[in-house]
Amino acid sequence: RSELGFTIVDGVYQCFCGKRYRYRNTLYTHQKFECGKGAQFECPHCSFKTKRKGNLKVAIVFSLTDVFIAVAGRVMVPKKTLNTNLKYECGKEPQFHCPECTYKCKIKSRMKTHRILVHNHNSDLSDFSGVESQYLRKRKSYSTRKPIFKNGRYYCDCGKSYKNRESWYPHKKYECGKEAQFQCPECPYKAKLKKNLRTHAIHRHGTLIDIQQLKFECGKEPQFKCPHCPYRAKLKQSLKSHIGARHFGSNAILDNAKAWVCTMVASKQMDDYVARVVEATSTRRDCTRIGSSNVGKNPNSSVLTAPTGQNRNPTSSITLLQNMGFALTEFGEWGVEIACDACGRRYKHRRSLSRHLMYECGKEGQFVCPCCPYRAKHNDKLRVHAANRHGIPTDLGAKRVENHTDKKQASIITRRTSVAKKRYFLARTATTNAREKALSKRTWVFRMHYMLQKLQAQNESIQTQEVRVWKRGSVRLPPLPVQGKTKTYPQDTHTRRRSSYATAVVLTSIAAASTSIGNSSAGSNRNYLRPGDRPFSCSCGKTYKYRAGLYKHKRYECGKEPQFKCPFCPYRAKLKENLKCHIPVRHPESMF
DNA sequence: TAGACTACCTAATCCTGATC
DNA sequence: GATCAGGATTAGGTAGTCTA
Repeated sequence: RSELGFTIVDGVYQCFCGKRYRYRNTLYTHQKFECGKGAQFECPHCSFKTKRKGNLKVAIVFSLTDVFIAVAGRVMVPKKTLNTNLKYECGKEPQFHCPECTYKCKIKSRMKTHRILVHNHNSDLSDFSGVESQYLRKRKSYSTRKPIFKNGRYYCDCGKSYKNRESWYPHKKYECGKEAQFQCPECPYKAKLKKNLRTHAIHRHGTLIDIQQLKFECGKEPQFKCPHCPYRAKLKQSLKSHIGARHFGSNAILDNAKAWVCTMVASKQMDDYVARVVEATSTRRDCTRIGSSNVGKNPNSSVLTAPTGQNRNPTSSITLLQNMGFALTEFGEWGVEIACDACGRRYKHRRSLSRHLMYECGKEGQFVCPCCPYRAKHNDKLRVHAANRHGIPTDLGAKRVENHTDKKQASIITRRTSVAKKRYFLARTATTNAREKALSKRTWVFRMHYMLQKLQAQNESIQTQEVRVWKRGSVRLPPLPVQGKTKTYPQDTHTRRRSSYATAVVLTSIAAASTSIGNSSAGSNRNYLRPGDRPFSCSCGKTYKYRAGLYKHKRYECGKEPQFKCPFCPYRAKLKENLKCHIPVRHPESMF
């Protein structure tokens, strides 16, 4: 057994390290490259290592060069270019600092692209190198407080961007520059986000972690306990808000606090309460607040008085009450959920129902876009729409329709909007061109096509007949120009071999070119001139670290409709695993 | 044995509702 | 209105499976 290095248990090959494999050759791979060994495949230009040869980054990124010279099936790269790339990029810290954010990069042209894409900057690129300036430090202090809103996205000062402001908060709070802090109680795994820890616990351990417990793991338990339910608050103000929202129908009075007290609903008895509500359906409730700041405010107005004039039919007060969602909770209290009597939507807070009645229920969107027919029910949605679709500053979009009845105001808005639109379209044109240029310049496919064009333009010295890269099943492959010998490859062989073979043709050519250059990095048996961050690129512009990612993208995602249909609802997923995730969540009954 | 294919796990993002 | 929290979903990375 010691000679073999494995055992066979129940027809499964088991390594002495404990790993089990169904196939002998998988065990062979494990023992040769993985078992007890570190990552053997190392990038020649950076610290990246991997245990799988196929996972090693294969990249050809020549950021500064525009010149490829192809001779006799080999790719020649100007020595100066290669040296420049190695000088500034390989193993070096980024030398170029963006003055408007904390983004750093190694290549000046990348900084230019960054400033065009992120900051809409197309000039004054002279002063962003060198050490961090006073201006940059000042800018940093600003950007740590709020996200930078550009081009319809919220940018963190670390360079990450989010479509919604809400997505920026957890990033800033838990992720940006911080270590993972949510420790799995059953294994060493740590997550930066609580939700990811919960997902991990479900998948790995089959347990459900109470996220609410995690909320208080900073060591402080909520001190203020609600007298009517198990709710606890950290701040007294929060408890007051809670009681006002959840238990407004009860005699909820905080000792020495300025709480809401409804003079008509002082009893907890159901019959009494219903009777009083019946009386109150036709008249505004008489509520007062014990306190100083908001005297006269009616805490129940959104529940009982807001529906008036909205084509509601409060004929049956009890029905109305029930439709509003009033019911005894397990704690014997009223008002846990409040329902809209028109559409039935239920809310836990009066504030939500109030918003619903004011802006949503049975109404068209009151917030109209000044540039297109779009109407939103919430001003923030219009703000996002205006920013995303028209590049209009956020304050221009958030105008309610009635505001436009004022012609003078409307003309001002229109004039400002047209200026903003002009600026936006100019910026977008510049940005789109820059983005396309930047994308096409950095993609591996583009480089290969460019190289092959050069190859075809110099027919007299090209031995290869026809090479197309990365298009499986549509190529006729040339002989592989291995150094010293020529490996012939049968034509019309299985298509799975073709892409890899075409890749091998190019890589071997480039390796030969690297050797011929005589650079310090060359001379060894290397297939890689330079590492690319994400070497596998799709023609749509997406890039991937691993070939498997590109494969999955091309087969299931790129330009294709979702193929995996849920048998229980109209949902369709592009990836099978996403459908597998959808079914237990949305159709748990189907699991039994 | 290399490489294509795929399952699993995890990270990240969008969206909505609740809370501050 | 701003901020927070969580559900649903999408997609990337790693490694197991399988085939030529």
